[in-house]
Amino acid sequence: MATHTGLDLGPDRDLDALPLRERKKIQTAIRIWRTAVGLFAERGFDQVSVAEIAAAAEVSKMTVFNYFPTKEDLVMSPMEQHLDESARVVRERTPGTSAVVALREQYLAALERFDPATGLNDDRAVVDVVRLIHRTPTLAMRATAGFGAQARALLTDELIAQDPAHDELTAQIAAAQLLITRLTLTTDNQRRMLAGERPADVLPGALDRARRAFALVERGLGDYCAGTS
Amino acid sequence: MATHTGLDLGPDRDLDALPLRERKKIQTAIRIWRTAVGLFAERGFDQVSVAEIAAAAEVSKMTVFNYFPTKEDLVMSPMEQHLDESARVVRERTPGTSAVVALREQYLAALERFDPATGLNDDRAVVDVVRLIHRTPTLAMRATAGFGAQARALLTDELIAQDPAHDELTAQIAAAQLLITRLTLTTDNQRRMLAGERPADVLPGALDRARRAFALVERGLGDYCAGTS
DNA sequence: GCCGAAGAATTGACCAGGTACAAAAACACT
DNA sequence: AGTGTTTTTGTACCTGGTCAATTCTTCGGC
Repeated sequence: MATHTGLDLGPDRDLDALPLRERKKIQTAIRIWRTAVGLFAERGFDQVSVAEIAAAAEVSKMTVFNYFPTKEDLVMSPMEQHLDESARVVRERTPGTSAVVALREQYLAALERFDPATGLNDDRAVVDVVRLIHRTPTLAMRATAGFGAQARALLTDELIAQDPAHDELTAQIAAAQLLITRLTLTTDNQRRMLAGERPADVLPGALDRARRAFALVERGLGDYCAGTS
Repeated sequence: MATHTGLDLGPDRDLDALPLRERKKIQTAIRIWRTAVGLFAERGFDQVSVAEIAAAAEVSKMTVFNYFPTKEDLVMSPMEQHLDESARVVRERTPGTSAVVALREQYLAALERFDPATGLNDDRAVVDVVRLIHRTPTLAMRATAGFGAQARALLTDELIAQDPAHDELTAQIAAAQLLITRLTLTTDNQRRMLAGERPADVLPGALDRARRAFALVERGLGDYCAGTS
């Protein structure tokens, strides 16, 4: 169904155009996912057992684990489709553009189209999932960590490949700084959505904040917080 | 016992100077911890059950959970005593010093005394724990995430308190960049220890890398990876 | 058009981490 | 010694996650 949440259970397809088996598979996957998120949003992540989800989706517990390796994946897997995006942006940037500029421009563009990956989106399903993640410690942890681990590795590799002159540690730090900046901006936007603000109203400020944040990465913190400002 | 691993089960105390009850408590806590880490180092985190640890430490399973809330805490809790360190460094820095400089100097000093928190330490117990964390996905995740979450919050609050002129988002990004830089440096040092290098040999390079890394935060990435270098 | 085989989806039985609770043991204080 | 408090323990149980077997769908041969 490829909703705005980023739920891509397999690439986008016309459901009617493929073998019965595949269709059923996708249907049950979606049914399970919807059921789970619905129950979670209603009563909290820890207050809903997998058995309960299975029952509500009219499936056995095992089947749930077949489609989603862990309970957390029921919430997180849609968001983790985009882990390689930053690496791709750097790889495919127009030559002569710095990594910072490439990622900044891409993020600004994503903001302007209200991409859920920027946090600047108030679709019901998206906000439900975001709220869930913020409310559940283990999910919050996974959101930041799974991110940190994999995305950083990808971007680091990309930076090394692009610019073998610099050493690996520099690439790691650059990747980490860029990604954590992006994450911080996104989290900030998500917080505003949870507070009930409207994306269109937030957009100008979000663009401004993003520009300043990337500038911070580009030019450094300087003597930030030196007390002499 | 307050070993180099950072295991502070309660503040440092002379064991003989306090009531029998407390002494026993500390002794069993240490016994459980040692047993667990020994078994983990030998056979891997997932291959050892807590029931087994309990048996080997001559204690009931319940008691293990009494001292360490979760299985992960058996490995991680000693390292998480120092989460507020960065915030403290910023709070107690000499006036007029920027946050970057304060944290850099503190990190350099920690390196020179081979503080395990810098990764530059090859004590048997320390390396065992580090290897364990690197080998076990869930532990690695918790190491980076628990870090990211709590330490960042603390440092952010500190930066805001110190410099109310700047907005909160800037403080968040600054905190995140500083901490992730520190973490990246530490991870790099840990990798070298795991590869068998000696702390004394690594120290000069580690100091240099740390200086360059913090310079990167201070002055920014600039047009890093622009291809025109 | 029917049947059997291959292979997937699904399942029920099982293991390990973690919690709740009450009983028992060990300690401290008088 | 005796009593009250804290720690430890045993038991029972719940939940997330894994494994071998069972059932069902699809496809090729007759």
